[in-house]
Amino acid sequence: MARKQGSHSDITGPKVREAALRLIARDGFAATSMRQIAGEVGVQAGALYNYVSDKQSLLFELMEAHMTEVLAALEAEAITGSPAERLEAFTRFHVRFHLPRRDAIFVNYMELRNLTPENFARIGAMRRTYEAALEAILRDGVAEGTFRIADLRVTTFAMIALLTGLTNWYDPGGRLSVAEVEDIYVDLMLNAAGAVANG
Amino acid sequence: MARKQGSHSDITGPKVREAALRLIARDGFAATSMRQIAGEVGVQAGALYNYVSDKQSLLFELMEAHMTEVLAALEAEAITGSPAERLEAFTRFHVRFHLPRRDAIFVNYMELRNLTPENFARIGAMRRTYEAALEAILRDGVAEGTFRIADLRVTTFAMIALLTGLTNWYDPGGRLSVAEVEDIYVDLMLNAAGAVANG
DNA sequence: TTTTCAAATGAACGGGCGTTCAGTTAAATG
DNA sequence: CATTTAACTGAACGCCCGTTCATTTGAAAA
Repeated sequence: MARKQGSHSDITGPKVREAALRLIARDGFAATSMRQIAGEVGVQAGALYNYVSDKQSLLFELMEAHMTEVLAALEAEAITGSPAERLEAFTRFHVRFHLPRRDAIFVNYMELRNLTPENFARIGAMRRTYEAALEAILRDGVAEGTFRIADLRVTTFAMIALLTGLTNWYDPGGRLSVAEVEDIYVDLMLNAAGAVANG
Repeated sequence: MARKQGSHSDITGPKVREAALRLIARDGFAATSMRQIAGEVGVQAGALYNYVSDKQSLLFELMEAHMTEVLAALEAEAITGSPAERLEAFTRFHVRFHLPRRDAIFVNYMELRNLTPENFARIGAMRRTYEAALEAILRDGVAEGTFRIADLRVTTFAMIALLTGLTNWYDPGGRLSVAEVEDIYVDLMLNAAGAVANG
């Protein structure tokens, strides 16, 4: 049977991507089958290919969509001010943006190795853009004398790891609100940057 | 054919585990087949079952062996002194121990979700022991007034993420020696702990 | 009412999976 | 030299995989 009630293509398409993101985040890309995704949507596996060209493209599109969203949101934030203010704003943005997107973060961090080399390069470039935004803030702070940093490049990587680790432990129903986590991470980031006279 | 030259069981066994660790680190547990591991060792798939009861146990044993080694090495370090000295020693230990074990770190970090619930719980308990060692140092530093930390629990998690992220970017043949990375990370960790009067 | 066609079915394709096991090989043993 | 046996082979088991496609369905268009 088909078209049980009204046209479905603009409903099923997004549902496929939502189900795929959830299942891949939970079980991993290699362990998630097209039949499982289809089952979650309430459809046979063959029907997925009306919305997706193949499994690899599905993964890439999920990751690319997330990165595009992050970069657009970061740009829209239009972060300005002193390096310390910018580091605070960047940290708050990161926490606020990522906390409600645990599945997407998880997939983007864990499934890089399941991308083809070409797709890997494209996602990698987008990630580097995000890291460069943080690195620029740190560089300005060092130049200005506000930050004391042993190695700019390593500190950038370490801070990204610190920020991203957030989604590994945060429990939405737990002890801390998003605002509290924001405050704690701002403190951590300013400290890690060796910010002078914060307290 | 079998037993081409001398007894093999004490050679093939470790080779199976080495190959499994390398392949799982590179491609992921779900994407690594027993036939691939066997091929790497130079043996048919069936022969693996002389050394491993099943694929899940193989993963668990790899992860457990790593955690046992880490915890034993940490204990052997017998870290003492002031909180700041202990944090430095812990950081140096972590960097020195983990840098030459990228595959094991990767597997322990990425493949948790492929463990059965019981195995997951056992590895989780070992990880918590390691985190508790760091948390104790931070707690003592806060009590003593040496560290300024917004939230003990969150800071511990963030620091573990910061430390673990190390293996994502470090290139053994790259710009920095292990000793240099140690120094940079000590600086980062003391800063992140809000250590008073370091620099 | 009849026609159209987007959307989905369900069977089939070749292939790889983890695991088992009867049989083979050759080093070690007596 | 004859025997034993640890180590391994190679075929087979049932099962699930990603993907394709002729066919069916039923809401919308004519």
